[in-house]
Amino acid sequence: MVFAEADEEQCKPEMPCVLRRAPRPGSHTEHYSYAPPSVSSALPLPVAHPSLPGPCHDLQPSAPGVPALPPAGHPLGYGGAVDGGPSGYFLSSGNNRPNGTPALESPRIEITSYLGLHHAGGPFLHDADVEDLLPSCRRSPSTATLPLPGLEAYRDPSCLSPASSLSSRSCNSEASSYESGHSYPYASPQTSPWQSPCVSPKTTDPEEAFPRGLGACHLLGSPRHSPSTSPRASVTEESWLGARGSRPTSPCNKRKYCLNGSQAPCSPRGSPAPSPLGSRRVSGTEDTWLSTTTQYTSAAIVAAINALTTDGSLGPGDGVPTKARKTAPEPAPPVALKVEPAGDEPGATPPASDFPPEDFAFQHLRKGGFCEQYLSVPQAPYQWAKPKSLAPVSYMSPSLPALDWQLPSHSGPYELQIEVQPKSHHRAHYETEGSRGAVKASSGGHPVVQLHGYLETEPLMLQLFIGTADDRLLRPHAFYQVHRITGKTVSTTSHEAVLSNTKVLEIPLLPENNMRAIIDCAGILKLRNSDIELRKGETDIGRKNTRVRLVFRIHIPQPSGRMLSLQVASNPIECSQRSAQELPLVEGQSTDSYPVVGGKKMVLSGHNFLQDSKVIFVEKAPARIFLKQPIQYLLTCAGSLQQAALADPCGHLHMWLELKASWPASRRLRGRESPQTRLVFPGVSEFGIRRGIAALNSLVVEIPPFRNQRITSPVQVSFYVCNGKRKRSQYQHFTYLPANVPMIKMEPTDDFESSLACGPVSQGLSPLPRPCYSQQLAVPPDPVSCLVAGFAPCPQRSPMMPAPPSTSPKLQDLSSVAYTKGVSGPSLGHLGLQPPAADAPAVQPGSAEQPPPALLQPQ
DNA sequence: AATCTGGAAAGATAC
DNA sequence: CGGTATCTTTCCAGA
Repeated sequence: MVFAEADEEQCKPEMPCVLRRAPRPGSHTEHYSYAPPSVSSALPLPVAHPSLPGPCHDLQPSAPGVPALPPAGHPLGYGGAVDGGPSGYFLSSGNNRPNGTPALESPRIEITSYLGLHHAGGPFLHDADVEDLLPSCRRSPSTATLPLPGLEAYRDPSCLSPASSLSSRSCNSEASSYESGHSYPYASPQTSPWQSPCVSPKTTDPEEAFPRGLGACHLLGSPRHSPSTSPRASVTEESWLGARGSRPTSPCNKRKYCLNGSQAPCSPRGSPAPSPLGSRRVSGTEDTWLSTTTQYTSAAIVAAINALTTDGSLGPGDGVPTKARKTAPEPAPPVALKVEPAGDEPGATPPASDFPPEDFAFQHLRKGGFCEQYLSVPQAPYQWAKPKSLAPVSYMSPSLPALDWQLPSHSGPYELQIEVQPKSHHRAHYETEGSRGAVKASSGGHPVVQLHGYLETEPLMLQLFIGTADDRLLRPHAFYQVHRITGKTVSTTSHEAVLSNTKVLEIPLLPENNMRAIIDCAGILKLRNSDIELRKGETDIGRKNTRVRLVFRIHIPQPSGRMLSLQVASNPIECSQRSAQELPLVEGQSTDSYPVVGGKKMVLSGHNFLQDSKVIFVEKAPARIFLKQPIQYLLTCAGSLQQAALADPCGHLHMWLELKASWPASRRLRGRESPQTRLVFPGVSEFGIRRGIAALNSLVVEIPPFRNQRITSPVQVSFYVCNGKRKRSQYQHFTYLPANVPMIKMEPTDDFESSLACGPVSQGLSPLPRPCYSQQLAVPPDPVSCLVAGFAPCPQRSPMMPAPPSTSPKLQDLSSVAYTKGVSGPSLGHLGLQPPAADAPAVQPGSAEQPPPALLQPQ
């Protein structure tokens, strides 16, 4: 049996002193981080709460007994937002964003009882309230700190990254559940002016009059509307800091690493600081699947990862080295930071009235985290095209589900469906390039989306954003953004908005069109990895993270006043130039399960299959985790943050630890230099390698017999197509059935089973009747239960791992839950033995079908 | 002239 | 640490 080695990527002490190029003018950062130099210069200071290293907004704790405080004037909220109580809903969402822990005096390990972190309340607490609660929620009483004397260089306190290193989840991620529950401009210290009003909120958008069915969304997560269609289209962008060279000819524009964290002399902006993101996390790509999720073969581990990954909220200073958060090198352009009263947007207006325009802007900024996530860059006076005329939809709920929430594609009579899938390849364009056009369909046309079951006459707004396509839960892709395409060839009206850091294309769905839309207005923009990785809280890495999915959402007003949200994701789309040409891509498989005896021919459909393509079947190894080195040592190897599972001598998982430490700049090590410090995670073993017979866009392979012919329950395995050393497709799932089981097409009866069959790998397989990745969540039996209010905000969290990864250190005994239960069998999916994909398994069945009372409190 | 596209050079990063 | 393979990002040119 061949065990995959521990994820080198994760254990690799990655560039603690990475010099990341500061966002350049013209770069995407222009679109996301805007702060007039005057203000930005002060960015590094979360002065508002010196005592609170971590940003309050990142921690939305609300004591269990403390009623969440809906924003004043907050209209009936979305879901439990306005339920007022500390519903589990918010509890699970708001808290999961751990946040900063006090500044680290030195590298250390903090061990905190997970449970202890669980009390944090809902996201609706005013920051002040949060502060009051901080003592108990920010840091669990059970927190233990283990100083590491030997280490000298420490992260900037503000850079403490609670982000888990095991997931690519973007901590602050765009429209994360956390933020979503937090997207109200509360007057809080957090909103202090240090967050520059660099952004002109929605109001600057000429398209204000555009249908506001989604207006709420705009306000909520979106500090402002996105700039014009093309990032580079805006003249202002180029003009801010002077037009940048078309090419980063100078090293200044390239990422440079140094051993001591000293600033690259050439860096125009400066200061490199040890990267708090040093801990490299891998975004699920074909090469990383094993090294990430799969390695943690224990349900508990995965669950823990899920729990931890969604969090990662960071403080204002988190993620981006303080020094890196520098003022724009040049004077702020005379950009009119026009900020109009939020009230301009009826219904969608948060209690902004309490703030002067500037504050409102601040609020949005901070909510969106724009200024926080990049080096400050002056805000450009983006302007929207003239608003289209379309009756605004009736709902104005200010609280729509965050983009990283997993939602069902259908509920009750409604079903959001992708009638025509996009092509599996679409070369995304960089900001430095011109648009590469809209995503097309394989047939040559464009993707088509339709909402079935909607009989009202009110138009609805379809949201589209670029989501991830890895084996984890669907979430906005940090490195890709949807790009609005306009022009004569575009027939579909669209509008661009920004929810947190995620651009969202809003496309009206009209009853007269049968609630059907041709998506010919959506291109894909690639953001520079270096820029995104620099973003505060971002823990994903962009390298080889080039697959995305188009994610469509629709919010249907219900008679009850609540909003029913549905979501569907497309098949994965490979966005890189090279990959699109060379990497094998599996889009579908003729069989998804077969008896252990194997022997049957399975036809894979896809691209780039070669005559010598091999299909390799792998099985996840038993969940055993070992720490190969003492924690302290692990820390030194871990970089800024690591997580580790502790196992007893028998390999049984006992608890999860989230380890935080700064990586001594002077001790930067290469991953290879300290192999002994890696965690050893028996990962997967290959049990079947078959050479396929390539045909046109298809590959025929014989299903190898399973190593264990006596299984009594279905066993899910994975396989991938390999064209060479580093040319592998993403993992696909396959289920072996007990030999005596009659071979009947295993049609998942529910999402749970579906998850077993399709697995978390939401990558592209889908000749199956129902693509797993399209099913983001178990479908509730009735619309009511599907109301977002009824969903746990963080479906990633397994029922057994409800505790949000709040404040940094975490320690939760999982031995009694996930691990013991999640050994094998159908329950694995729920227990997280499977990679947490944007699929049912990660969703709490209970929350979907039998939501806790607290989750469905009427508004 | 502007927009798409495909190709590939140059540089960065991984192995 | 150095060489090579890959991957990313930018540039070029033709449709």
